[in-house]
Amino acid sequence: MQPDPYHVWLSEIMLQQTTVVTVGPYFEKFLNLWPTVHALAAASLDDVLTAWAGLGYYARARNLHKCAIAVSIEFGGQFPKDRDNLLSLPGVGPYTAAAISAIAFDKPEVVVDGNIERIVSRLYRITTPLPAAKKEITEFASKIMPRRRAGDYAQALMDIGATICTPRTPNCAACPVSRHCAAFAAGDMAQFPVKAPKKVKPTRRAVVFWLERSDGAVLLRRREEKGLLGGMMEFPSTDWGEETLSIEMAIMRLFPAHFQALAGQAAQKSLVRHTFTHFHLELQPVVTSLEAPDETILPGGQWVKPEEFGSYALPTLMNKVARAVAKG
DNA sequence: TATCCGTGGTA
DNA sequence: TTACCAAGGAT
Repeated sequence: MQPDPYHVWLSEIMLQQTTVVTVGPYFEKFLNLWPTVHALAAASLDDVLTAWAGLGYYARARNLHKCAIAVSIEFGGQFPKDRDNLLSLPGVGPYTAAAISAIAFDKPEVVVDGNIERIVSRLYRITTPLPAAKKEITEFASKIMPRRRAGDYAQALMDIGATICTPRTPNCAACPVSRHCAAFAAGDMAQFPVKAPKKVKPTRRAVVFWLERSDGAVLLRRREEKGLLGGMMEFPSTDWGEETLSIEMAIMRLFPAHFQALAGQAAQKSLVRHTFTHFHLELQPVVTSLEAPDETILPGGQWVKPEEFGSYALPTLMNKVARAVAKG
C-alpha cells in the first residue's frame, strides 16, 4: 500500500528546513482545505499564502501553488513517478524529487537530506566541508543503500538522524550502526559534518506603523511577489536599513501629506526583534490614528480590523508587531 | 559557488 | 541572550 503522492509531495515541501512538530498542524489544515492536487490548483495564491502564514520560507507556498497547477494541467493530476520529471516541477529539487520517487512510487532513488548528510559524513568521517562534500556524500549514500524499499530505507535513516545521530550530542549507544562508524571509533562524532564558516548577521532597523481608523480598522499592504516575505501582508514600514530613523522622519517618508495630523499623536510601543536567515531586524512600532481619503494615505493600502487578521497572510513578524501594539 | 529565503526549539 | 540548527530550492 503506497501513500498518496499528493500527501507525500505536500509533506516533503513543508518539511524542507522545518521540523515535523511544526509541520503537523499545517499539513492537516492543507488537506482539509484542499484534499486533492486539483483543489489546491483551483485555490487562489492569496488563500494558499494565508494558510501557509507562520510556516516561513514563503517561496515554498508560491511554488507549491505553481506546482499544483502544473501537475493538475500538464500531468492530468498525476504526479510524475521518475526523478527527472519531478525535478522539472517548481519547488522540487534534488532531495524532494528523490524522496517523492522513492516514498510514493518505491523507486530506487538515492535520497540525501541534512540528516543523511550527517549520518554518512560520520560513518566515513568525511572531512570535506559542506556544501562541497555533497557529491562525495551522495556517492557513499548510494553505495550503502539497499536494493529494495528505498523509500522506507530513506525514512528510517532520516528518523535515525532526527532521534539518534543528532547534530550536537548523538546517542551512539542507541545507534544500530555505531560499530561501522568511523567518527564513533575516533570519538569525534560532533565534529561532523564539517561545514563552511558562517557569516555574521547585520542588524537592520525600521519604523513600523499601526495606523488606525476611527472604526478600528488598521492599515495593511501587500509586499511584492518576490523576495523576503514575498506576497505576504505587512504593516507599512520605512525601508529596512542600517540606520535608526526618528518617528518624525519616518512619518515624513511614509505619510508626508499627513505629517501635521500624525506627528503630534504618535505613540511608541516596545521594540520588536526578529531574526531572519541572514539579518536581524528591529522594528519600532508607532501607533497613530488618521481619518482621511484612502487615496491620500498609501497606494495599495488595505483597512483590516484586527479580529480579521486570521484570514490574512500575515507572517510571524507582523503578528509580533500586532502583539507589541496590543501590550506595550 | 555564494547568497537569499522564516521560524521555533535548544544549549 | 546569542548562536546554532531543521526532511532545501532558486538564482
